[in-house]
Amino acid sequence: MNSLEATARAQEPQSPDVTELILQDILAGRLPPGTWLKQIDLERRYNCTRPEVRRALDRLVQKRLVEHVPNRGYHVHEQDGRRAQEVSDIRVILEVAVSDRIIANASAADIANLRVFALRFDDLVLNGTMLELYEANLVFHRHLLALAGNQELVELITEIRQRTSSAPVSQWRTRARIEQSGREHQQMVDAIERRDVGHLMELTRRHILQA
Amino acid sequence: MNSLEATARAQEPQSPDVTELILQDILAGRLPPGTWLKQIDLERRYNCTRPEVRRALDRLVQKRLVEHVPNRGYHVHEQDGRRAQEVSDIRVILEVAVSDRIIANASAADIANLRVFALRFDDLVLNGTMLELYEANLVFHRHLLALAGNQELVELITEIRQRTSSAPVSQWRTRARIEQSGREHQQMVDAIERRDVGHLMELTRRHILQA
DNA sequence: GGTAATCAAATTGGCGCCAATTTATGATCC
DNA sequence: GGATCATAAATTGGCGCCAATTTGATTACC
Repeated sequence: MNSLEATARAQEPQSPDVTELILQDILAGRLPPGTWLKQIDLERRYNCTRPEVRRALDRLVQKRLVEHVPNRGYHVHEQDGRRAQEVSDIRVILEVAVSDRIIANASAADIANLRVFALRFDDLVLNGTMLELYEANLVFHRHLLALAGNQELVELITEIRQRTSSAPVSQWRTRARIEQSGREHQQMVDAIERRDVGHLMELTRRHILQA
Repeated sequence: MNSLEATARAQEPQSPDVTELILQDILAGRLPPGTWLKQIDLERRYNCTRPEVRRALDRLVQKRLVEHVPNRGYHVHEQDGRRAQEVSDIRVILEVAVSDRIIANASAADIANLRVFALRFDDLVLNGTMLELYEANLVFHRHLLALAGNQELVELITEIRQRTSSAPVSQWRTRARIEQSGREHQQMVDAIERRDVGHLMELTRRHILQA
């Protein structure tokens, strides 16, 4: 009956940040869209106090990951197809637009770094959890974007990615698709090394839209 | 000594939302960058309770408008030149990129609407406060962007605009610059009516960068 | 037997108190 | 006379209690 209790983990001595913990669980799919987040359950699950839970819930509402119904409670935001589409749309515009800057700024060391992150993703396809994979993917894209020389852009895209993908696990449906993503990462780094702006733009566009 | 007490307003019977009130005061320049936001002062100023103040402060920290120093307090975020530059940069990329969609979707009624909002801005240049002007400008740009058919994009740009401009008043330094902005609004609507994508893109770019 | 109203259990959410930390003040010592 | 240390005031921030609202169940009624 109570899905929260069922997934309860071993009590950790000190909680780093409750907001982050709940966020991780939503992203990992352990708290599926629609789940009601009762304060008492969260209190016990993360071994924290009532005000901490409330602050975390309020922050997640601000992030649009959780919905609040007055006097009813908080529940994980339902996946919105339109919104996901629109966010992808925004990502394509931004990331394609800065392709030339990425290529202009990328040093040999930067390219080597990107290869490391791309390889790490490929490695986790075989030996890793979905959440690890998701985060490795995020790291690769963050470092790629950082080369554009606009820190705000990196933060912004990181934010809107979380905003929609309530259960990022469901994004990559098949293993074939995941492996394809890994190959595309490699191809993007290749394009950067060849200083081929046009190809990087096209790769980026396809990579985001089919994710 | 206490700038908050000095600006204290008449007590309103019921506070709609404290977060919004503080936000307005920061945007209006009544709480300049660097100001320390003591909880007791805010409590009295907005005639609300301690937890309400704390929730509002936490939300404003999430919005990056207020900075939090543990065990020291909260203060209005200092204007960051680099960040403002980066946000303008992002705006240019996005708004220029959707110029074609705006023109494709704009009906005669939409164009008439935009003219109304542009005229309202011009009117407030003469008979209006800085805050009213700021909001009229926001309304024009929101409706313009809405024509691109991407609701998330509208919300996103509204968010990042607030995020940087701690004191939007200081954005338009001279009256000449404000009047120029008004003329540019008109020119943008003209370009839409003429279905001149290239011109709208160039106007948009210049309008944002010199703001 | 089904439906509606009433009552009890549970949950949300507002509010204030008190401890911990920091800052300002004043006294003492060099 | 200036600097340093100790003390007191002020501010932050954690925590729990209790009222208001809602949900679910039991009972009475049609």
